[in-house]
Amino acid sequence: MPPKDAPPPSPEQEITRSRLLEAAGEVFAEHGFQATTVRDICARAGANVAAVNYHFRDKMGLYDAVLKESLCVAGHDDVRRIAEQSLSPEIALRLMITGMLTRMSLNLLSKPGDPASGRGSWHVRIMAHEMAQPTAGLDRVIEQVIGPNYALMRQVLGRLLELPPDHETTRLCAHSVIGQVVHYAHARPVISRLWPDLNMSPERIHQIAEHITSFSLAGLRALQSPAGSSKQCSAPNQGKP
Amino acid sequence: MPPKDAPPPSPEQEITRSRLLEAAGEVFAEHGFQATTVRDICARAGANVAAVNYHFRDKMGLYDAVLKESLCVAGHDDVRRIAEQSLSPEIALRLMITGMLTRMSLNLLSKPGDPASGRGSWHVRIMAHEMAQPTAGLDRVIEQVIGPNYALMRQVLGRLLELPPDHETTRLCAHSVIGQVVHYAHARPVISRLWPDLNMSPERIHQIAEHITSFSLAGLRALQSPAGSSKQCSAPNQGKP
Amino acid sequence: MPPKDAPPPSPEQEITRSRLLEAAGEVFAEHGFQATTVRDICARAGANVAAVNYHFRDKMGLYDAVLKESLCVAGHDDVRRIAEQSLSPEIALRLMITGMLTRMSLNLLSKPGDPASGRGSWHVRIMAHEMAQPTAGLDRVIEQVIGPNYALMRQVLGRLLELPPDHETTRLCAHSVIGQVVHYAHARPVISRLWPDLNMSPERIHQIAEHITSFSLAGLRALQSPAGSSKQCSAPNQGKP
Amino acid sequence: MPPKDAPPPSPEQEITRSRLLEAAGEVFAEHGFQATTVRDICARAGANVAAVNYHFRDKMGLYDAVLKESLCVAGHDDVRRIAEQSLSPEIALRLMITGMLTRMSLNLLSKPGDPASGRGSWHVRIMAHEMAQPTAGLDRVIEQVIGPNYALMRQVLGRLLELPPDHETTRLCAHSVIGQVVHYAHARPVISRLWPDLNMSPERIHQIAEHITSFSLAGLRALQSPAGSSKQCSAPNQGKP
DNA sequence: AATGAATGAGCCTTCATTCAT
DNA sequence: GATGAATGAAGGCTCATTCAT
Repeated sequence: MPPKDAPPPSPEQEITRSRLLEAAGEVFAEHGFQATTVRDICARAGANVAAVNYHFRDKMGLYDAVLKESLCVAGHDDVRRIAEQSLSPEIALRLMITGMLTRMSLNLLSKPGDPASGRGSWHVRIMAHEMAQPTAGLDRVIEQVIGPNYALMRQVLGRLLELPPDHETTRLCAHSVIGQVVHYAHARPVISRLWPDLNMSPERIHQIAEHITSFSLAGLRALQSPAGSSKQCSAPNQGKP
Repeated sequence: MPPKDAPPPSPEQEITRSRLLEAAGEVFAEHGFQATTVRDICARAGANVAAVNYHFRDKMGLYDAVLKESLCVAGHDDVRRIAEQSLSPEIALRLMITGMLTRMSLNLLSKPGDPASGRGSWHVRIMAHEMAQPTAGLDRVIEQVIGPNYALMRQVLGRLLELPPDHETTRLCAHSVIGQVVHYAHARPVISRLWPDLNMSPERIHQIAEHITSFSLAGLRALQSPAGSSKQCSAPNQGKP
Repeated sequence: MPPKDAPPPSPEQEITRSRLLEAAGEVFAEHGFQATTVRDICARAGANVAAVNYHFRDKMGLYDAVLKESLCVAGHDDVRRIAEQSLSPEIALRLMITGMLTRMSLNLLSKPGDPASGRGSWHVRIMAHEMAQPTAGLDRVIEQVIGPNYALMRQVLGRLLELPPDHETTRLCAHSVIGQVVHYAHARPVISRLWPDLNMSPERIHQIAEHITSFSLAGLRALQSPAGSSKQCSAPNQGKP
Repeated sequence: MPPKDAPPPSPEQEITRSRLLEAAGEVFAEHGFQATTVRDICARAGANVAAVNYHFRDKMGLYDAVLKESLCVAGHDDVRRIAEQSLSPEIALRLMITGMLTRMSLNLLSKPGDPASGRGSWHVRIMAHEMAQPTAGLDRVIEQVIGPNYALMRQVLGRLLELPPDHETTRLCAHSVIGQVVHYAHARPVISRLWPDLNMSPERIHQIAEHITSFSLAGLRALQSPAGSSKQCSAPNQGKP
């Protein structure tokens, strides 16, 4: 087992390790943890059947590694900017929605057989499998990625609603916003059948993001505490500049 | 294979068949198609190991049968009333949201070990698995259940938006509404971790339905064609130009 | 898994089960638990590779079954007669020694490749493996066979020594007697090389049994409590000088 | 393979070789040849996985080397003194029994995790494994260690019995003595369960040695040729009729 | 009609060994 | 000279499926 603690970062031919990781990402995304066979992964990576056990100890160890790498990909570029309250909550919300949708959709563009189509992709599809059948890895993802994002979303919405982030209404609104976004990922097999013309081009992604943003902002304003009702009606629309 | 086309409608001990179906529903819902073992199903049904192959030819045959039965259960009680335009679109929307959420949540309430908790349940969780890894059966479900529901929803929203049901804006709104609802089912493993206090009691379901309804109605009104802008403030919709 | 609780004793074709047991006995005796492969057993039994898992759940389950059957073979025919004090302790001791040696030697006569040579045999050789590397099964054997035999032996020796059965001297003597006997089984690979002419014919077994009996009786008499010294000569103390 | 015939006696880092040997001794003693993994040995020795193959060509090569070294350790300190007939046979016998038991018990005292507890130990336990499943190495051990000891024992007993060393009675007596001694090693897993209070402290070892000695001396005297019967009391020998 | 026994493919994993560096 | 990476052969076990009864 090489990864004792990995003080030597990596000599050279750990190319195998990365190829294994990449292949594993594809296959896990396609079939989920259970249905994925180590043999398939190794075949795609051009490695021996025992390579997984050597580099990752386990099939589960490999899955963990894939998930861990996936976490980095699920980056939070503008988290800083959003968390700081320098941005108006409307702008922050648009930023978050656009970011989530973009990251997810980019991943969804990956086509089977064309692994390079979505670089570091598959993490959304893996999450879909985790929804259907949670794994020990899910907890880590929630802790490191989803949880913080959820908290950030509630903070932004709380500012909009003038309610604390953990207020029930804030939570419901957070789920409303997030639900709209992730729907395009989770229900993809259904949506692609119900709306065949919907191709997730960048323009389309932008359109959807704008729709969700305005749709949600309107919904949020309707829930604002009456005290702040004066703030709306005038409501300078925040259409894309 | 006895029931080739079932000229004798059913002798008597085809009670086994139904018990098999019921057990299969539970197990498939819990583990998905792949991860489910025929032995588990047969054990729960108190049937022989070969019973599945005898009655349904295949593990897949059993899955198909489960899905087919699931369709009937996914009833559309008020479809008639909604489709007829006797109801105002606002009321119709509330009815649909409440219905979807109720059906889903009732199913989600089913607890392992207590199969009767969600009678004829599991169909939502099976759908979650289908999302992660579509099966041939998904097309049938879409065709017979989801598609009609989607069309109905678009019809109702179209009336609200004063737009045709297949207008892009109508579709986006339909996805916004549906996304909010199904989110509570599809993302259940995550939500239950992010919001542990959320128990899907009937009261809670009602609260969520009300929230989604008012949230969506506000969002919809903001997108209404400018002709109806008098109903709201200035809010020039920023739908696609 | 058939052996639910086995109320129906066995239909008919559980011939496979017994053939599996027999083959397992041979192979386990030859190679020990670890080094034995299920495939080898199944091949010898003319059964499928999965037969072991079907009938015995586990490789370990099969081993347990073999051990359990071995216990019955390790019969204690005259236990009753010996335990009842109707026999003089000298006779009882001779009986026990002869019995142990006979049972063990019969088993030792089984030759590889000739499985019928020692019917229900191999149990001694399995014990040899257990000595080298104890298994969970050893405890059961000790509890059910060895322990009672040990107690019986100590009872007989106690009567001879006029000491309680759990006196240290009684225990040491028991180990002396048992050690002499089992040596012919445990050290067989060595003995057969050191004394090639020693073939375990029935006559030879009788000779050895007689030798151990008289050798041990003399040793025991020398340790008898001084009160009974009239039975022996001066009884030179055997303490360290 | 560096040490083809070792013209350079040893560079310096052949410290690895000895550490490998030592670790191998422990592990082989604990698990036997088959069940021992090269990885375990190398890990304990702090060496590379390929070290065994490099230094000893084979896992079997390492085992051979361990056995060979074990021979030297199984020293025969007082062999000279015993072989010379300067000692009375009674004393010689006591010496041999004590020596055998001490060497064996010292080894048995070695505790897992404390490799230094029995310095150069494990050779007895390896022998136990060899009893269960002889290896090519056993012949060498017999030839170099056990055989000479056996001959020496028969010589001493022959003097006691006034019979030639290769007389059947002498051999039987030798096995009786040896059987008693090695029993404490070979049947250790059983004995430790049947007699939990028996801890092999030096005092206990001394007690056992004394017991075996006096027990055996009495047995031997009873078998002495009648010509020497004057040395003992009446001693109605119960030799074979 | 319906079952218990049996099957063979295949999966994950481990192990001793080799090879390029 | 010596090591980390990689290999391929098994091994135990599970599973969906079939067959004789």
